[in-house]
Amino acid sequence: MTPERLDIDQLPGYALRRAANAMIGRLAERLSGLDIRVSEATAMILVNNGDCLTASDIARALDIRRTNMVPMLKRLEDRGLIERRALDGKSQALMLTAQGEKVLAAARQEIAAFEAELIARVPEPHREHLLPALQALYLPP
Amino acid sequence: MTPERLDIDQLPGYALRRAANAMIGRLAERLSGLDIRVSEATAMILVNNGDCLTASDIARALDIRRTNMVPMLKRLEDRGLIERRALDGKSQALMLTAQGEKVLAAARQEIAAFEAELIARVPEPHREHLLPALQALYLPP
DNA sequence: TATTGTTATACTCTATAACTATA
DNA sequence: TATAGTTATAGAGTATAACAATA
Repeated sequence: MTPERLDIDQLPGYALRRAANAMIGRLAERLSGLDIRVSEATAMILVNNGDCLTASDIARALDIRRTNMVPMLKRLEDRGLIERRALDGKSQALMLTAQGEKVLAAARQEIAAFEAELIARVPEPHREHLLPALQALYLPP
Repeated sequence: MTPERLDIDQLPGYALRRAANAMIGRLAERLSGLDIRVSEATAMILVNNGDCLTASDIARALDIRRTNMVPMLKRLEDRGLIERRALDGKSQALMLTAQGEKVLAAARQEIAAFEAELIARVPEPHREHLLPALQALYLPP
């Protein structure tokens, strides 16, 4: 039971948590002017990208439980940013409304600025390695 | 308002969020057997490292509000993992109890295994760049 | 029998506001 | 007057369990 000193700032896992908290907080600030959350912006991007995507599809793509989509999509729908169209008696396709596309366009600007700021913070020699390293941590091998 | 397709998996910010969620979830699983949370393990490491650290010191080191330390330290104290010693009428030094050191030793094993697993997931050419890249995202420049 | 959508609930981490007591 | 500890509360992003309806 030696009182080993563990320097947490040298642990990639700790740095990952701190970096994510710090950066996502900054993105949240940027999006707060549009009154949308980071998770909502992400979902809107996917809805905009895909054709006939359902709530379950989005949940699978984001690797979160589909139960969490319910309040999130309800809020987006209540605000007139998304619409649903029945695909059959069970599934509903999600689509952005005109207003939703407008908000997403603005969100995209903020996201672009955010991503630029993020990359700018990373010193040159490490820059190109960040994305593939992070992808390896969450994408299936 | 071109319906530009934004591939979120190519955004470092998105990858950062996904990677952190995925990996921290795995660490939480590892620590759940010890019935301690990730944030608690982090705090215990700092308490163990430093001498006469107060709750406010820990909060500053982790860059979180000191209000959040209250329920967390209370839980650790109730479980007999930490003790407090008055430094003056205002500040309290935090220390691990013998039981706390035992739990921390076990937590350290899990953390070491977790960090090894994390690094192992990152392909060789990117590996050494991950930590410095992440540090640049949360440490002051 | 697997999947979709849903309700209700809870957990983790972090934040804000406001207060007391001490340095 | 700045700091330490505290209380109470809220927000964001998850999770689990259980259910009805449909494919």
